[in-house]
Amino acid sequence: MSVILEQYNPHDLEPKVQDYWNTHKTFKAVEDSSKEKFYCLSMFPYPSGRLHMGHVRNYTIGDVIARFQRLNGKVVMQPIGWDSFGLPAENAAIKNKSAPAAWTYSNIDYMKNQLKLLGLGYDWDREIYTCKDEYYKWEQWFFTKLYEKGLVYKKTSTVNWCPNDQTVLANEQVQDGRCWRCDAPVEIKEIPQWFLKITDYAEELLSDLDTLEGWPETVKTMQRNWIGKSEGLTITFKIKDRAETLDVYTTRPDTFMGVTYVAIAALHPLAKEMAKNNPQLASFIEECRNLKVAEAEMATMEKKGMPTGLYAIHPLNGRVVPVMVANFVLMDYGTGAVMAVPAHDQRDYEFASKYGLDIIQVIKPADGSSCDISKCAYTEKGLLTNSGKYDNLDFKGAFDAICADLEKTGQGHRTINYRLRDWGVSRQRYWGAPIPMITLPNGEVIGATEFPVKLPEDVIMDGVQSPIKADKEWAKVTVNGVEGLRDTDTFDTFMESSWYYARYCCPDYQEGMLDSKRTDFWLPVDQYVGGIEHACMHLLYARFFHKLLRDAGMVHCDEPFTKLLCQGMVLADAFYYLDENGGKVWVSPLNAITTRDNLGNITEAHDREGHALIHAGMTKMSKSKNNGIDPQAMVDKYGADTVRLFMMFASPAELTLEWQESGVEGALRFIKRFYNSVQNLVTHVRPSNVSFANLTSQQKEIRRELHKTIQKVTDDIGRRQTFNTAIAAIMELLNKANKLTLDDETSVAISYEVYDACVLMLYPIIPHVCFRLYECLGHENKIDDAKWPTVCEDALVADEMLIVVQVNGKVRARLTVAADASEDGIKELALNDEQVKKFTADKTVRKIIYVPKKLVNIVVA
RNA sequence: GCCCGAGUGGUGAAAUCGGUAGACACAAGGGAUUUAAAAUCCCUCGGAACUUAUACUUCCGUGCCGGUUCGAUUCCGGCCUCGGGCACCA
Repeated sequence: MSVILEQYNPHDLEPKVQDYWNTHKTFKAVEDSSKEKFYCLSMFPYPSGRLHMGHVRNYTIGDVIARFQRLNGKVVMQPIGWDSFGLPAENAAIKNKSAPAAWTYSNIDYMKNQLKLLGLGYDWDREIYTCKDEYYKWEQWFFTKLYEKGLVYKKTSTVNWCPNDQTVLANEQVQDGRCWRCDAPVEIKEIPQWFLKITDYAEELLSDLDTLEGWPETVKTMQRNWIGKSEGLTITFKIKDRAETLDVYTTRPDTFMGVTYVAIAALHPLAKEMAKNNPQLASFIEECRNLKVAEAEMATMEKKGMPTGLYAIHPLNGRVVPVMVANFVLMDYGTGAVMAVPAHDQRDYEFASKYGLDIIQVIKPADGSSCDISKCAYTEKGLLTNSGKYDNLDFKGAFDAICADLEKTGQGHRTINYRLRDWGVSRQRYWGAPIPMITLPNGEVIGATEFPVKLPEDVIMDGVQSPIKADKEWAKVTVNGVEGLRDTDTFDTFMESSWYYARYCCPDYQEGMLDSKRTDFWLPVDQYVGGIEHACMHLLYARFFHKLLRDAGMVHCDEPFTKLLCQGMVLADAFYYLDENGGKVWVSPLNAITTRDNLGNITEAHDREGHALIHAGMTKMSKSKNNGIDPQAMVDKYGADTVRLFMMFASPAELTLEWQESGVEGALRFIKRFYNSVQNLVTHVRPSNVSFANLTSQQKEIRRELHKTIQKVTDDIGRRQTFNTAIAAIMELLNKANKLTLDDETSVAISYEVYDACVLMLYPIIPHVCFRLYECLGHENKIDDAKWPTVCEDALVADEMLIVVQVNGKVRARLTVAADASEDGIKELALNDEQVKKFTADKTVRKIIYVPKKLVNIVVA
């Protein structure tokens, strides 16, 4: 008699299961204070058009964690939304001569559908679009409150300017110093912009990092360095024959007596003034504008400078030193002026050598060794020399003494400085939330009084000017009978992404920005998942915003994200051939037909048209290299569960993932095997009341493996977040369990125990399959409401254990001993082992190291 | 340039607190089944030496150089290569 078993068919199964979830609103999150809550959040997508593998990876990780927590009895909220303001929509609109809004909404519709095919357990009722006024109006309102509090201010700041298009350019729109559209060289331009005083919170943002135990150490280190707290001295230099003074900040006041020049920014008011009567200086300043506003640019460019003709007077030794204009000093940072000690700073050293400025050594090595500053600067801390009364002081002694002397004359004081700069939120673009500020005829600037300050969506983009700037009527507003003008800039899109996690708790709330009753229930976010590229900016802005919300009484915790997971990028093979002009034509890896040698290396590749292809290795999936793998094509071909399994198994979440279709096929094979095993098992009736008291050694071993696996998988998913090893452990267990023949009731019962547990443990990763298999195993409830398997301690007890025996750290034997063997007994067994004796025979045993239940190391000489 | 990571077989990786390097997979090779193929199942699989032997055993091996330790993929110092970020891409 042969039984026809149910076959695995994801294309039939997945829509049915998804339908069930939709109609039953399985993942609707309802506040229930009788249960522990778990708020699981993945960084929301920018609606670029199509989902890419990076999204799939991000959301699969989030979904695995959410479903795991659900089976562990928590009430889980997993929301999703759209970070839908931003630059790409404007570019697309210009290209298509349409409106950014229409493009954005149609992308969202498309991508939403793609997300649904992946079987992600979202509460769709909480969906947020940041480009809708019902969302951004609260952000505008809040901004005016911050203005009233004095946390918002306006100042002049620099942007990239294309003089040809008469428009501001984003950093990514500047390529090799030129405008990406018209190729004109860009310039730095100064315009007034709004800033949020994040520096007021620098200390708290820094110190609270210590409380974030659930964050990766690497992200915390990056944020610490980004905030960049330092202790130093602010020193005031008088300028010879002038009333102005120059303030500089230094973290090395011990080198102060070695100052040989002062450098100021090209945009410094003094530089501008001196340029009036100095055409050479004026043209140099002009040249300095020919630059992109980016720190990397600043740090790698050729350092140039020119004397201003001014001289600064050293406050302590009276030395008259030249004031130089230097292209590496930025007006935006600090005071726009720096002191230079060429002998003890490499950049100053190179600059001084280039322009023939003095190099005076004032620090010598503390250990009395000599140092040579004829080739490069000596940058270590040491003892002072050539510094008059400060000679032979160490760093701290010199710091204190010089500080005290400068304080006496009011020319210096101790300062704590942060590298962190205030957050500039003005963007001279259209597709963003309008900045809700109004300038009155008397020059007074006030916050808007009515919200939203609505962005018109029905516009045409011409590519040069923002439609709300082009439309002169838009800015006009009447406040208390007085005509005012609105700000026509929009917010940095990091504003929207800085508080969306809080709004998810109460997306429908009409009476205010946040409904504390609900935010208090859900916040903080228990698990946040997203890319490491957001380590400094988004994650710092969101932390800052959270503290602003807290200080406004809207939330009642100090940090927004308790636990953070940063996933790695997704890579794929890239192939190209050279066209007749020698240009690279990139061919999708899906269209590359490869042959491999015995070792599996690609020896030859060609495409369907017969072009010989060059393999460029594994690189980040990108449009430019045409190696993006469309998630939807993969779901269509293999089903969502296979794609999810491959992504979670192929590498640990934090590392890069290499997309290999053969690996995807392997994932599919595993699911099929698993599915068939369960179908085969359920042809045997589930036995009831089977005792596990008298098991064969194989049965005992399998039960022990099962419960060890439950222990490991629970820890791997719940604590370590190493999903790949959790899956590997389950595979290992199943490989062993499948050796059990189902010819007696006890074996069938153990097999049911194994498969019940594995279906539950795999549910977070391959939920559709497990949804069905749970039914097949005869359970009456749905798996979505089932309970995570528990460890049976009795099953874990082993009779024997394996002891590794080393001689001088090298493995020489492995001993299987009784589980209760004594240390002395084990040592004796080890010493008497034939293999071990070979290495100890003519030597003296110096000591024996014993690691309980693991290892013996015999040290001989 | 600065900050933060990563580097282990043909490949993706594992080794959780300094204690058996290569679990689990992929690819490859061999075999079973099949008229045949696909699918499935089983076996082998870091390098070298020794050997009738693919057994046994020994030596080498975790990017490179050095150090600490009874013992280092793991800790420390110095490099190299690749990736992420550097404030207007998100």
